[in-house]
Amino acid sequence: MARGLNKVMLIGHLGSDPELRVIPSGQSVANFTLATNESYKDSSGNLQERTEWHRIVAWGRLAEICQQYLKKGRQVYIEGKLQTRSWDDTKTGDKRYATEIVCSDMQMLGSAREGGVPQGGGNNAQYSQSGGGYSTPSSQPQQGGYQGSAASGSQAPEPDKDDLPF
Amino acid sequence: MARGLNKVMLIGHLGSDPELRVIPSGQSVANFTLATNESYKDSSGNLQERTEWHRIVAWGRLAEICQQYLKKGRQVYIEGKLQTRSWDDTKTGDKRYATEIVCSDMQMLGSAREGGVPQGGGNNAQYSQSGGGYSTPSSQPQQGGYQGSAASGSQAPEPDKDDLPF
Amino acid sequence: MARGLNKVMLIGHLGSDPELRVIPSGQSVANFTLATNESYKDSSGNLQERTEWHRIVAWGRLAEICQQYLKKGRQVYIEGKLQTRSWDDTKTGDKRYATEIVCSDMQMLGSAREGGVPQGGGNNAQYSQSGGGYSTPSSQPQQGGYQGSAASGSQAPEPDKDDLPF
Amino acid sequence: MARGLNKVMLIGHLGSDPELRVIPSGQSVANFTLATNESYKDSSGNLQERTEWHRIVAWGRLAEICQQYLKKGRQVYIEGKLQTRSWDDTKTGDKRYATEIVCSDMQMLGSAREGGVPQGGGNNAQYSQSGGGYSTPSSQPQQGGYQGSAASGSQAPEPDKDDLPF
DNA sequence: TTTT
DNA sequence: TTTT
Repeated sequence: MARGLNKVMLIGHLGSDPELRVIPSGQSVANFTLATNESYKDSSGNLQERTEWHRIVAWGRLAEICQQYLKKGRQVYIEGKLQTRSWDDTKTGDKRYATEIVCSDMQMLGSAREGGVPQGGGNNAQYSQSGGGYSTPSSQPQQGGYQGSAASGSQAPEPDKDDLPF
Repeated sequence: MARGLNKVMLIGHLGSDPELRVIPSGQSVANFTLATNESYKDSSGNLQERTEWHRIVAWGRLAEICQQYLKKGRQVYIEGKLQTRSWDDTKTGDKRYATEIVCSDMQMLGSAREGGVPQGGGNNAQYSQSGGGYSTPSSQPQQGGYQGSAASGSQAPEPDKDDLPF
Repeated sequence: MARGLNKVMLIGHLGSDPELRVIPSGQSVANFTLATNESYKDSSGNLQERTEWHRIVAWGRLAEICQQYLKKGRQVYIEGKLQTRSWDDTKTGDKRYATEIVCSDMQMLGSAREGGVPQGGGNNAQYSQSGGGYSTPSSQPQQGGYQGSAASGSQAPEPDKDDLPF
Repeated sequence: MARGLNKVMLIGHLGSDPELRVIPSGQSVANFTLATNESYKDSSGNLQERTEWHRIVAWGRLAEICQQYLKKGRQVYIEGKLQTRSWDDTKTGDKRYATEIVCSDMQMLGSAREGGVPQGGGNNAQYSQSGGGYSTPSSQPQQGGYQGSAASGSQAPEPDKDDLPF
């Protein structure tokens, strides 16, 4: 009883704006995809890059923060746990599975000038599901400026529909 | 380019003995499942337990060590990265996905008296895919087997379709 | 503002029984040392072992659990953050520093048969400072003690000067 | 034997430019400090910020990369292990200790426009001590531009001599 | 000062 | 399918 570690830590870029839903119980849920890039040398010694796509889900207050502050292209640190949901495929009767990272901590990386800027807001949010909660500095006035400039930086992965495992 | 973090850390118990295969290229692959347990209080305040199952895959020398030293029930620490494979479901034409943890570090936890002791061997192995590699104390002779066969390709080959999730 | 990651994850064995103190504010504090072992090959190819000692500090309810369940020799997983305290060395006037891991999560590894079993109690505790908190299976009665006293301040108070490093 | 986990993961800003030395054996060593920020609410409910300073040491190729690409103020992800060195204080005869993070993986966060830009080079380096090694994209010409502009971003902590535990 |  |  009561033992086990199930931890995931990711640094990557959002492949999509977070989608926020409110489920019947009143709970907020946000979903988005995150790309982590890895480079390696292939057998010929050439530098290759592989992108791995992750499906992130956040709940409650953290869901709302993700929806408010994160945008496609933004670089973030995500901490959470693995969870595999299953359901019956009505077409085939097979059991099907989807693995997600249930987010418990999120941090925006880079500065406000970077990709994925929220409309009209400051950024640089940090949130941990447990404990301190979230806060934006109130004594630091928003300098405005980059509303609508949500340019996906060059680092931001451009998710291709056919490449996305979701 | 060249940035990103994709890390998974698990402590749990093996749900099955590792299965070792050698793929046509000569690479060894081991697969096993790992259960991580989490307890929480439900809305009525009753203690509940949830088990999450993870699909672990190890390559090369590490695969062989897993197969030799790990047994169903054994408690281990696993470090690795998330990887989602996809294939076309021939029955439906749908794209299907399976997420695995590609293991890069493994440590046996607890002592030799604990579950999952290999027949006739010592245990308490530790291995890291990168760098130092694996070693058994020299006073503890190997029971023979795969010395010298530890071919470790630079990149994981394509796992075949029979490797359905769970 | 409000960004940063400061995380430590250790698996090792206690070098000493935890020492529990109650500071004037009423907060419980537990201190113990943890050894993590690493093996490597030296330049001559001989297997060497290096032990690193860590100073762990736990607060509040977690401190009490550590004191109750952990014993010298017990294998544990520790998660926490780095904190360096400083004070003036009265002998020399120099500033001195001690780095500790402030524990936020602890898990006992291995089974009850293993080293460091508390006298007369069950074991296999897991605790996370944030969220769910700690619980023993209800069928396993507590041997009395600190129910209800689990005061857990939001911030760690100032540890006193006698807490010299090691 | 051969068991244990000693892992540190940090996201923070450099408090100083890395200093590179070559030790008599020919090995390169880089040292720098890293600030991780944490915000919390004090007992009065006011938002407080605490900065923790870490002493980072990198060896070999990674040391050279740190020296080349990192500058004061730059945001990075650091992975490594804890190591406490000790020596005898000749003034007092006391044993003294210093804890460092021996870096095994480093990633620059944010974009090239951010603080800590190397003179005349591109950035966005990633390096892991083990395995793949380091590489800069060669097919992506340097766009020049920000040489000498190593402005510490607003996020960059201004290390105060008296605050620095090193 | 731990552990194997 | 694990463990306590």
